[in-house]
Amino acid sequence: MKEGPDISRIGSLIGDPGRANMLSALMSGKALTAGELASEAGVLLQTASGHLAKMEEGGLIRRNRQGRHHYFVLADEDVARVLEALMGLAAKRGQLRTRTGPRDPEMRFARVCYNHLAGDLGVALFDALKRDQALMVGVDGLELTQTGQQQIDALGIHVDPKGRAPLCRECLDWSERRSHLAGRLGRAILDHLYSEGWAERVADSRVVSFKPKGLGQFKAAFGIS
Amino acid sequence: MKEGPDISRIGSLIGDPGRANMLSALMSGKALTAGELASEAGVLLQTASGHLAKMEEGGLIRRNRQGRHHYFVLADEDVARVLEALMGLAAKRGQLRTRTGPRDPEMRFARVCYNHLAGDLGVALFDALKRDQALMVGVDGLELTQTGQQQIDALGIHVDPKGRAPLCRECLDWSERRSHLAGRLGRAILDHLYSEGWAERVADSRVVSFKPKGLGQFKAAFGIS
DNA sequence: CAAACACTACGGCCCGTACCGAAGCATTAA
DNA sequence: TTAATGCTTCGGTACGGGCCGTAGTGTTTG
Repeated sequence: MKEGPDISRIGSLIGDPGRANMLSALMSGKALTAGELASEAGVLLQTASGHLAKMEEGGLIRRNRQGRHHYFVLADEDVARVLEALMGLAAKRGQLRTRTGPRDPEMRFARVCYNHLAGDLGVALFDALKRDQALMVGVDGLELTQTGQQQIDALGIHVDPKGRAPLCRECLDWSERRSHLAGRLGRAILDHLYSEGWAERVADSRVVSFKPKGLGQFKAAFGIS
Repeated sequence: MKEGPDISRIGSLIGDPGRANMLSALMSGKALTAGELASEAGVLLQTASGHLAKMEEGGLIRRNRQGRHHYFVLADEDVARVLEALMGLAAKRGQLRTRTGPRDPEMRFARVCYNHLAGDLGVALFDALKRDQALMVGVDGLELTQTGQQQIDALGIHVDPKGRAPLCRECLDWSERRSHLAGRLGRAILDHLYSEGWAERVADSRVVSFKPKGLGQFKAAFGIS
């Protein structure tokens, strides 16, 4: 038969543990160098270089040369969503790492998913926006309502009204197994968390660390209980 | 580092071309025997048997023994959604099969996605339901409104109001790159197409073949232009 | 009962590829 | 210019896994 697109190429790219670790690290949304990704994968630089070339060729990641450093990022949000969905399957199948990460609970509470907020708080944010009718389903997918626009304006969150990427998008959260908010709005809200000082990134991790006061302010801003 | 679930196991399962072909075939929602899947993958039965054991072990497929036949199906809808999402990535990356399938246009027009309708018509159906406010976003995801319930009641579509699987769910369509309807409601509507004789399955394919009259009736029923 | 059928299990071959050592480029620092 | 850094490329090794031939198990048919 052989109908439809060929998924085996992408599958085999993700199928190597080293490359999978690199991709997981890139889910932090940060641009990482080949060296950093090599240590992430637990291989020497030469080996990592080969992996990265393959993933670039396969369209999973993009490369930015800056001086003698090569910075890598995920190619686009579509890749991030597929990875998050795969993590959902893997988690459900109980294929957690034998040595579960030390920051696992923090990851589940709040983490970065490419460029937006995920985890318990990410899902709670999404639920609150839907509850307040800030988001509604239009023909072209999820749309920001006038109410929602007013809400984020009031908070001082600025999101470019135009742009090629979708404004709102759902992304299935692997730890909660429910959707959180992605798209340009999702990115803008995460940026806001940082710029307001409510939260900050944890080095070498996808974890988003909320400050006690910041967590309260965040919850109050969006009406999260 | 090594945070989060291990996606490499699932990736490597999908990464083999033979196994990927088997999974694509299972996206038709039909239960296929080991022999059928072997010819699908282009390998001998012994080889296919090994692949199937691995995919069963990995939780991607389930097995039903009936007499001397072993029937295989995708493990659940989550697997189907990940596969469809992967196809979306692969199609976008231009990694279509070198020898594009003979029924490619028909696949893009109307096909089965595990147990619901996908392709051009699938997306149009989803859009029409949203336009008519038959579906709306609730806190727990997509919900069937009272209007929507009346609409499908009037059409004689029966969907079990309770059930563990979600009633409505979005599924990203690989050919249209937009969502279509999945979940128990999506399944019920596809079943309705068959039972009303509006369309029928094409053997050995995911293609849904509409009869001329049936296509008109389907479009009229849901207000698709 | 034997024969045909559908599939699984085992063993050996072989190709693909991950891995690392060594060497080569490019960029930055001294 | 020389040295150090970050990365790529090449070459060779080794291991894993896909593949098929053969054999074995369970089921249906005659």
